[in-house]
Amino acid sequence: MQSKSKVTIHDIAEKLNITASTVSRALNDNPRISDVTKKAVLKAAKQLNYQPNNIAAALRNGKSYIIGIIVPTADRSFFASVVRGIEEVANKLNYKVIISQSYDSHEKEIQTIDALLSARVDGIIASIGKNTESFDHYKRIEREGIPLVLFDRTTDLLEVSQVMIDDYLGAYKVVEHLIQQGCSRIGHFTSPKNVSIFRERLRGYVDALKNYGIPYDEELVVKSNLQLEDGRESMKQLLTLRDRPDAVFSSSDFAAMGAMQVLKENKIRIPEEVALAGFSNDPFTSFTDPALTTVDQFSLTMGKKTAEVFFEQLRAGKKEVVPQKIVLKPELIIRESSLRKK
Amino acid sequence: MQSKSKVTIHDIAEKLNITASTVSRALNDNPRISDVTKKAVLKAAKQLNYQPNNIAAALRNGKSYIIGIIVPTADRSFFASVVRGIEEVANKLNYKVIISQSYDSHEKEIQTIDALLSARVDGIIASIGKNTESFDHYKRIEREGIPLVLFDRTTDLLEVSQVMIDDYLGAYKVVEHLIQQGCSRIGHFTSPKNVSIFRERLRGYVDALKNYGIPYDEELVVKSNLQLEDGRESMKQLLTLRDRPDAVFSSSDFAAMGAMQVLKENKIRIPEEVALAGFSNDPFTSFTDPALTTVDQFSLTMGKKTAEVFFEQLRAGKKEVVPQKIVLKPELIIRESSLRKK
DNA sequence: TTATAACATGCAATCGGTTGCGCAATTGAT
DNA sequence: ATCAATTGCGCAACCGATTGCATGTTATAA
Repeated sequence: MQSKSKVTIHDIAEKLNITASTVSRALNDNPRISDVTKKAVLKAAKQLNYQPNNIAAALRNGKSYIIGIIVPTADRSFFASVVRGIEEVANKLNYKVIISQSYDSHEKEIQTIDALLSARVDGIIASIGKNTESFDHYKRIEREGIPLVLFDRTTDLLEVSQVMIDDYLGAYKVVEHLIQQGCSRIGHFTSPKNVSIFRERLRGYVDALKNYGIPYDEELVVKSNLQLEDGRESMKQLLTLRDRPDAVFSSSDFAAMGAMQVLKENKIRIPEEVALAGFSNDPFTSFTDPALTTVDQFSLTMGKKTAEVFFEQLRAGKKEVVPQKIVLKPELIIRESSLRKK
Repeated sequence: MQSKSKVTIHDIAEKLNITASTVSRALNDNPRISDVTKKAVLKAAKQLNYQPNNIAAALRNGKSYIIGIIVPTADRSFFASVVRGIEEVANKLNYKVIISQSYDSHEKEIQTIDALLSARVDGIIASIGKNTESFDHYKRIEREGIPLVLFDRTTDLLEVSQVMIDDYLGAYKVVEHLIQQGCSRIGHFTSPKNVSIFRERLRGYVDALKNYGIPYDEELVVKSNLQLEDGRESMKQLLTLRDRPDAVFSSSDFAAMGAMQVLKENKIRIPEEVALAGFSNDPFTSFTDPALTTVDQFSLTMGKKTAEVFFEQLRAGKKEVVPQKIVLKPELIIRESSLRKK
């Protein structure tokens, strides 16, 4: 078989005794080409098993029909879902998606942006890493004149569109719920990093306490990296307090799970003695015993919405697009870990 | 700022009064260029904020430095981890990765392959969808002369390299373990689809029973799509048997979880009355109560290994590469759900 | 019948790097 | 001092598709 790849429009042209220009126009359904010719071209293309070379087209057009996605890590349920949502929308529009992971490293984030720009992606969708404090590398994206849309972990230091959930509201609802369940000494796990989502959740926690006349106690707020092990440590720390908490709201489901383990190991009943709530509605939360109260972030929807905003902006092109800020409403998922009154 | 993107090697050449050829060679560290010139070029490149256009290079070289990955779905923990592993290796080699989802649809799988080929990826790594029965679309990849490597859900109907775990062995170990725990009437959840991994696990189940002199009972093998809800239904079905099972080995962690829920709802003690085991070591399995016994598939390792095999093949190029079949050893993770003897 | 419009296709440049070949200049050996 | 070897760089074609402009042909109008 001579089909060693590489059948080009020139081969089709030669076969039909016409020029590559005509073939190109025929394949693109250009009205200036007769139907007869078009049909002949299509037929020849099938016969020769022609495969368009998007790279050549991309070079000529300056569009690659590929968009880049940057996430801290691709195997975390939340990000995986968002990516899936983006991909669904992108595919429908005939765009492909390149996924890169920043591993929450500032350095890697810069490299990744470099790589994507060199790959000539038509735009970038990103969620900022935990350790990113300056945003010059993101500004390079704007300078290249291609759209940038941020989701979830965003920043107001960049004038770009953002899609996120209302972390403040989500946290507020959780704490309000815990209070309504009769809890009055509520612990909180948060991150030491200056990341907006954790700041907002902390703010929601503080405001909810305030609005219900519950004093804020710094002792009850524990900072960590919010992984499972961190949650275990944080919980142990809270248990050493003379005045123990009767509830814990963790900014992460994993840390909440760690807390649950420690509580169970200490034979402390959940939710009777300590009510528990996480954040993110990671799939595992419904499988724990007791099932974990948490906040759903509608990750798939966020992905789709982000993609929509992105493509809207892509279509708009140069015309100064006004950055939009889309804030999705989170949903409190009440499960057994916090349900005292049945 | 005139940096409206598009600084090319020609701009650098002009600035230095040399030609684009020299700039190109300098940037690629070609030995035929003097160090003086190289330094000047690098300096000018920084100054002008030059961003190489990989698309142009890709067109000329016939390599895009992008590889395509096809997975049924990107947000399942297992696939997300494999992808992560592949990406780590790829990035180290300066390759980018395009992720496409087939959603287990034969049709979508074909479209996806089309799209990737058009994007001129340098090769494809894939896991076959559940509903794929013919493989002509995969053969097109070989015909294009680019490498194809399959992982996990593979087939012997294609002469390509494959990386998988020993599903047979994993299943055998699980069942052997259950038997050693004193179980003798062991149910099994499997898929009706003709997918190798499920076939192999079933085979392991059957052989283990046989080797330990336990009769095979068709009634105990339930076929379903293996999702959570399916697991619930399957468990309910098994509970209607006059002679109930004293253990269940599910080919999926999710279905095992469904079974666990039903058992708990029926106040049937795990593992005392019914021992339970899943397959995949999905992150949630360590969070259930009791924690679920399962089989680890080393997804990250599988991803890395797959990428290694892939790049090995990519480097080999045309030279008839002999397809390798790499079978990783799975690990039985024994947890409370099956541990009767403590 | 002739001028004009409408139509179908060809020509050639272009996108931005890459590379085989060639030429000039410098170096070294005899 | 002479010739070959080495070094450093330019020329121009090329990768494959796209597109403004030109050309040739046929149909319509005057």
